Amino acid sequence: MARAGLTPHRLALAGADLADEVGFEQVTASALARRFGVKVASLYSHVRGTQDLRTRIALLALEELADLLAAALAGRSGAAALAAYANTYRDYARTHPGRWAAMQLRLDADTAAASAGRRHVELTRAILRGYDVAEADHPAAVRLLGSAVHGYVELEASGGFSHSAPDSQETWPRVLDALDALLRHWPEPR
Amino acid sequence: MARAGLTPHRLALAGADLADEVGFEQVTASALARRFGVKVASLYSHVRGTQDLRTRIALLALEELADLLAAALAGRSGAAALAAYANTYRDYARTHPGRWAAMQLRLDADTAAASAGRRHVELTRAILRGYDVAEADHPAAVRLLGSAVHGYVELEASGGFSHSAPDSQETWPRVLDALDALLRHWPEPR
DNA sequence: GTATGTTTCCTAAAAGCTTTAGGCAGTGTA
DNA sequence: TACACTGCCTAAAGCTTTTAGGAAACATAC
Repeated sequence: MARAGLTPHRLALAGADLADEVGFEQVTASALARRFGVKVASLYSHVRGTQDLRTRIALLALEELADLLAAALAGRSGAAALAAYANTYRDYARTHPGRWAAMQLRLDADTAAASAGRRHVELTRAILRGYDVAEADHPAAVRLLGSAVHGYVELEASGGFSHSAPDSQETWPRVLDALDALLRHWPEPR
Repeated sequence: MARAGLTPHRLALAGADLADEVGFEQVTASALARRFGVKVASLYSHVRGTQDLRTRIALLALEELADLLAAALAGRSGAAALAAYANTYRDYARTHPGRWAAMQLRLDADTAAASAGRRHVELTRAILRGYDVAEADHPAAVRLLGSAVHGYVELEASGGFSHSAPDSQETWPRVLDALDALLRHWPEPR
């Protein structure tokens, strides 16, 4: 019996692809074993279980998106950087719905700390370099920016915008404009 | 054998409570049947299955939150309305983690259209009445506002802010300030 | 090239969840 | 009281998860 060449990483990768095809909810140890032409129990040598598998997919997606964001931000600043960041984020969610859903998984504290989460924060912070926001306000600005982009993409993905005019596509540039304006005129603390 | 008095609504309600206690992922037909002291198959007279049950919990949560938001917005405008809205949103997610998780469920188009989603849009739009945002920009402003608040609460819930200083509690008021400032000085279209 | 040890995948099995089908007992109505 | 109806039941098939232990493939040392 020839070996299938399973590794935790390959399982996560195949799981991510499976998620994009059939939905993150459908990613199970069984489904993945089927895809590899392997018995379910075999996966348990590489992965602790379905939960572990899903977590690995989430971490993989976080890394992938961080890589894309880093590439998008390179050589850009100000509104261009903001747009590149936000569009990359949104495109990733649209082209990889399963991976995006995986990213919404609640990670426990240790796992989250070991994730690419910090890179995401750093990348978001990099946008602020093109604006005149006081250092002390960076945390709040980073979180607002991250929240707004993440929230828009998430609401769009879960169908929140799909049943009211105008199309989500139309409001997106205006939202980016508004965020740009907010960063250009960041308010003084009250 | 005395009847347990099951109805779709009571199942959704109990399911929501169960979700808050043990997590939305753990809400299954079996678990709910146990809670009612009833055999699993009995639920199938009232609910089409586990998926249907989860959907009903999500719809219930959307209604509940809409009610709370409506109450919070009553008699307030401007920054006070914005703060009341956002704090209600955030408090709901913190006190009802299972219901909040349920709300993140991807609803199919028809279900979403029949949900309290429209009420949420209307309530968000009500905040704009206290600001001078052009009618044409309301959709974008509503979506930005909704995205930012939703995104912040979601990232907070999924642990995105928990491993970097400062505490999420501290940046929240600054984020609200910034959103208030943005609405007060909403940018002209470029 | 053979012996040894380790890894990889296997079979087997227990346990739980989901869902359908059909039956009997409470409950309300003529 | 007879009736139908509803609500919960038992039974059963099929799937997923997970653990335990075995056998074949692979790597390494002699």
